[in-house]
Amino acid sequence: MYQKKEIVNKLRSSGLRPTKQRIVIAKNLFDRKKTFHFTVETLNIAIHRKCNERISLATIYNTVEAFKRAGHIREILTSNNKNYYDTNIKSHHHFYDPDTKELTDIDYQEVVLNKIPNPPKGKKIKDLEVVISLQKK
Amino acid sequence: MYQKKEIVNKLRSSGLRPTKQRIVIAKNLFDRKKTFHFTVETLNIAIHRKCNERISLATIYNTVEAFKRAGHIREILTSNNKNYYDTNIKSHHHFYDPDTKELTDIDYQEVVLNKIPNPPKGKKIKDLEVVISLQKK
DNA sequence: TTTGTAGTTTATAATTATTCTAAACTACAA
DNA sequence: TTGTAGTTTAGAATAATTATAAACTACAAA
Repeated sequence: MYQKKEIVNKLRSSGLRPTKQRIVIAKNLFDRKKTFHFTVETLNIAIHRKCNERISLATIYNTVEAFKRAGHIREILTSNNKNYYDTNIKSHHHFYDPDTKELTDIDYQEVVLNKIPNPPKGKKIKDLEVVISLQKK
Repeated sequence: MYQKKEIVNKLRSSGLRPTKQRIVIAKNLFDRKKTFHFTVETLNIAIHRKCNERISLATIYNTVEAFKRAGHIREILTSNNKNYYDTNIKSHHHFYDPDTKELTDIDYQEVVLNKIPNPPKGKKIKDLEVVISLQKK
């Protein structure tokens, strides 16, 4: 269970003022048993369900972007044309079901790579993600 | 070099009438030395550069969708919020440069996987894609 | 404390990508 | 030829996101 203090520290440590709105959003994102795969829309709905004070959509967009830049959440690769985020920032992989457009985490140890290519000149590898697309048997 | 005949056959074999527009689009997509990573926007620009007769944007959207369903092109996973396609339909992987939003093909043999998880019940693996995100050294 | 200010929130407008609509057009089978 | 289902098209509609600019607020310094 996340204390308010921890959230405030998390925000402060990444140079973000701990405003009322950011604290509500952070609590919603990080105070969960399982990691959360979300879009701005689903996050917005989750917030509205839990608390009665309304947070502007623009703020949710701003905050999600700020959290992303701070490394508190990460953007997920999809073939949707909306931004998809994940509160699990550890390197990990996903199953993707194109029928339901649902993502499921795959633990990092579940995938073992034996060989990966060298990055192009001047670049280094930031992250490696495996997406396993599914279909009905 | 693709002959018009081949393109007509390709279209016919997937139940698509070989219209003037589809032939122009197919030529643009498939008559290339390297595989083509594109969005509807970049395809539209490429078509306008090459030929003087204008094809409606709606037709390009329709055709890209039809080609995708027919398996002539595939959709690429990105963190952009626009649809990204690839004329390389063989299973393969990508480098992704978030700075330039550019994708580069990685040959399938360049990545070797030792262990992959079992798919969830009732599902089988349709495809496995590795995306290696890059950053400046 | 108060106060100045940079950072933040907000409603709303603007933009961008995509899909829908319905009328005109066309490939092609009969 | 001709009927019709399939296709194209311009433009409207929708959806997701970003920009704008005014009001608000956290907080450092006086």
